[in-house]
Amino acid sequence: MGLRIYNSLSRELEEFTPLKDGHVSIYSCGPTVYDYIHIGNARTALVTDIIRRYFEYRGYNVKLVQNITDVDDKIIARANANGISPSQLAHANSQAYFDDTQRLGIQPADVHPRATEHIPEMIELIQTLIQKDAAYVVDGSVYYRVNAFKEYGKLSRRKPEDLLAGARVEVDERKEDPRDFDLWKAAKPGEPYWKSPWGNGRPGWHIECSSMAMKHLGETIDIHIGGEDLLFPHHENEIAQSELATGCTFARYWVHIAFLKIDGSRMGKSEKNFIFLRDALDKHPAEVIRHFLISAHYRHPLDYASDSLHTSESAIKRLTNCLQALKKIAETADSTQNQKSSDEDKCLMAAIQTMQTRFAEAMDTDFNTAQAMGTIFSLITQVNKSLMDPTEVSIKTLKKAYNVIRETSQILGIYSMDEKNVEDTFTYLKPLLELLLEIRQDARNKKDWDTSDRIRDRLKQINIEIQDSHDGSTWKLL
RNA sequence: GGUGGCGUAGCCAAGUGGUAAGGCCAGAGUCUGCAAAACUCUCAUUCGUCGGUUCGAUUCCGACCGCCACCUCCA
Repeated sequence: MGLRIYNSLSRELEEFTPLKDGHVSIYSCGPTVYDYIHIGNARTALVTDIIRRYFEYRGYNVKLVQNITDVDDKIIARANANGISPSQLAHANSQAYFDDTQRLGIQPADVHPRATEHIPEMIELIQTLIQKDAAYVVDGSVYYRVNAFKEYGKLSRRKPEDLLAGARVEVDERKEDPRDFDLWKAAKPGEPYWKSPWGNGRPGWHIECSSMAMKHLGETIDIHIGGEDLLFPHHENEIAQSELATGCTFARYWVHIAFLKIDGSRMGKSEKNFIFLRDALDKHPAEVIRHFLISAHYRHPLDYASDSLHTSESAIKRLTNCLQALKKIAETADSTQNQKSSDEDKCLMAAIQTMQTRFAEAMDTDFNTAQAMGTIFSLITQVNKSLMDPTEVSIKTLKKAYNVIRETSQILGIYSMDEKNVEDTFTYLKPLLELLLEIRQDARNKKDWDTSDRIRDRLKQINIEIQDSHDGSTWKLL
């Protein structure tokens, strides 16, 4: 059974077959950089990251493109409020975006195109649409003529009459049809603008994704990812623009990520109920936040509660403890020695194999991270049981368990001990050593030299040196 | 008004036409001089309500109740 993806276009789970054998092209709708991202935004970025990692794990050559929207109404408004230029604001926040996402363990995309660096491509695409009679100019603005695209609504399954019945469609007299949308917006005084055949102005929101996706990935891309709120109108409009211009399918699989909720409702910037990712990262390790964000399937809403991250923290601790125990054995023991063929050993080996199969099945079924994590934790229980009496299992089997758990955890990004830097280790070590020194001081006070020396000697073996002086003991790493 | 989704133990959350993964919490235990930590075990005859289809439904169908989202910028 191959990899299956739920395609929002067909509303069905579909077998994934790439356009080009062994390659996957992915376009992900990135942030509008008028502020820091919150953990709800991070969910989409994280799911994208895991989808990419899993494709790579399965041997695909992945090209991921994620745009940065660096000019729009909100950026202009925020920049004005802060007394800086829109480009300064966009620059600072896009840098913050990279900082925050990398702290969460998200690898940068292969290309991060910016809207303001693709104005010529957008103008060209708009001109094509005008030539095809799919767009019209009014007072320096250009609108897309929705009626020109027969399949309009195929993604969101909205009928024209449904849209018009909705009370929230604002009627712009200049539009031929209320559903028509901006391709190019004529500049208002004081706004940033670019020169165009229709006068000074700036691009509409949807056109940037069409232009940049096609420029960097070609006229047809494999997978287009975004938050579920983008399905309409953003993605519907992208399809309309792109497919009418090229005559090709724009994206073959549409992946939409459900919202992160907080206290039962959507976490959103306009709702002002968000938590910045960077604030969460200041309080919790990246693996903990990742664990929480992928503890539900990406198409289901996930509710953030005050102790959600504490729950994840405990779970991650369980994972880490098991891996550390295994690592110790894997690194110190000689696997050629202990050759067991006990029932215990066979049982553990079977559990490892079962887990590998189930993990792959879970991820192959529309990237079911919640189920995939379940398989990891099931194996952990098995391993811990074996570890209670390690003489009954072979080192080889334990090493296998270590490698399998580590590898799968790293696909999900919930284990990164290998990447921890010295400073992190130092932070863990410090209180531990202080405690040791305290105990040792007690022993010394009782003239328990046996204990005192043992502590000093053993620490020396792991390259930690204790030095005694009149006013207490100190330690240092050698 | 239109469209889509959800309702599974104290909490979070997978999943399936054949009788419920996993995590957290809690209880019991192992270990320990005592704690802590760690580990082990236990923890839903039941999947919003009521009907229907079926040998059998939590899973399919219908109705109802409750919640959420999109239709306006939002991941």
